[in-house]
Amino acid sequence: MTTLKEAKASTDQSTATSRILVVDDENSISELIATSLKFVGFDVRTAATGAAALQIAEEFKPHALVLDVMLPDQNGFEVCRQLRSEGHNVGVLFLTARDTVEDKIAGLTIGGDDYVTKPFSLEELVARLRALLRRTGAIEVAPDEEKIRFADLELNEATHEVRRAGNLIDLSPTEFLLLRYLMINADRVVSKSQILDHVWQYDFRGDMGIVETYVSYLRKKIDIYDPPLIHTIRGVGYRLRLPAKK
Amino acid sequence: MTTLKEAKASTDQSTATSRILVVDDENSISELIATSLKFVGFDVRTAATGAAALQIAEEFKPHALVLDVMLPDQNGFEVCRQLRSEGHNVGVLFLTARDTVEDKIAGLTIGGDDYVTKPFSLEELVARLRALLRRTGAIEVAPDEEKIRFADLELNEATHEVRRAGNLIDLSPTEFLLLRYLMINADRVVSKSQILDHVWQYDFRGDMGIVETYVSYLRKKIDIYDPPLIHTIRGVGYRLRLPAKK
DNA sequence: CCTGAAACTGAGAAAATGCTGAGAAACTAG
DNA sequence: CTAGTTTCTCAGCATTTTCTCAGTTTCAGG
Repeated sequence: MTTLKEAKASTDQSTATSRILVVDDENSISELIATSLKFVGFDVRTAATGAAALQIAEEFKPHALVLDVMLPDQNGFEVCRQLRSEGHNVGVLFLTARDTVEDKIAGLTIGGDDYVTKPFSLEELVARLRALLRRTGAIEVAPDEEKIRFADLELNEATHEVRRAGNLIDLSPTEFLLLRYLMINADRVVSKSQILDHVWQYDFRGDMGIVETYVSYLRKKIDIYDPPLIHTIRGVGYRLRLPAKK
Repeated sequence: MTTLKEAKASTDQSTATSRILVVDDENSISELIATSLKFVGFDVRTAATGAAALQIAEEFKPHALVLDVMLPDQNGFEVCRQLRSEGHNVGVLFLTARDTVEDKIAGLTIGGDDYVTKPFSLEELVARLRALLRRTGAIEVAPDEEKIRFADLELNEATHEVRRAGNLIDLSPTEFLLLRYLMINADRVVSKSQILDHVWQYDFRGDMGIVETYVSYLRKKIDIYDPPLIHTIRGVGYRLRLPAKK
């Protein structure tokens, strides 16, 4: 059984060395992404145009790109093509507007590349990026590490299965993302606004009551078993932990 | 970007590292194919002209070629002929435009060669290429690897036969490819866009509703038997699996 | 033990997602 | 050319999921 410390260490370690280049002309977006990726341990640079991206890639040698398909000077595919023809073997995570979809996107995920439609949630972006790095061999991941564990909780990213004490638990997509976020931050306190920022799409304009609602849903599904794992830290946030040790 | 790790990650087990030379003057096409083949574990080089192809083949010694029949400097058959006359014993997978006369190709393809018409689906291309390598003896394939199995489902690549619990099931070409893709990724969740990218032709511009329709067709043919194997993970994708344990 | 703020939760409206049948369009084999 | 497949679009229906809201409970500080 993987302990909490191990789980945390593994997720942190696996990303520690990867260099990511974020390319988006909207400054607020690239900042948002960059900050978030830095926080989880990536080495990040940003660029606002395709030309700049190519230039930076030259010396930065990123392991992966987060690349908006719509850039001021040229489109993302073109940037990607040029990079590859220059011998940069990088995986690319494309960002696309929801209405741009289906039109040009088909055929993107073939090479191990992937795409995320705006607006996305940071949790989703990071999860996809990790999966991409794993596929492209940029980071070492043992096969069974597709599972995140905490106590008798087990979350499998490949099969999307969640089990507690071996019992299969059925979660909606948002519940799944929320639990995943809590598990990644196991034993740490996460505030409701942190949760909102990571689990919900970045343009969500509701209040934090939704987080309480979903925590409630989650508890009814995973904390009907003993001991309860999701704990409220009043006035601060939530924390996934085993019963107090001392 | 080309490592064994990828091959493992892609869940395609049977791919030994064969060298493939892709020859097409349209850069986007050769990129697409190259990326895709690298992803499933091949060692790939590209060339844009017949002359370049001959030159690269000299030192690269490919096990097989993916060769557009229409090249700027000379036609694909000519390239093929020259290669062979120089003693290169390689299988060739020709790429042809849809309007090209089939008889002509059939006549010109010798031995274990094969052809695929543009636009093709990547699943199809890879499957054909594997079959070709197998025939020309470039890779070792245990006889039982011609069949993919999952539970009481059996899919034979060579004969295109599909059986469930021994019963022969008649599938249309697209249904076959879809089932094959699901079986290759057995037990993992595959999203509708992943399916679209791999099973449908690369220029398909419709929406993902088509995937739902074909999943529905497949279910009516293979899941009339118990237990059902195709499961929907709402908001995520599909997954081929045996009944959940508990 | 009181009290106000914070958190919990059930109910239900609104939105999204997925399934399927019907039928049009494209293709294939005689 | 015709008949039968196969592919693809679409729209109605059934669920599931998301989100809001308000009444209730919990909690910490006085």
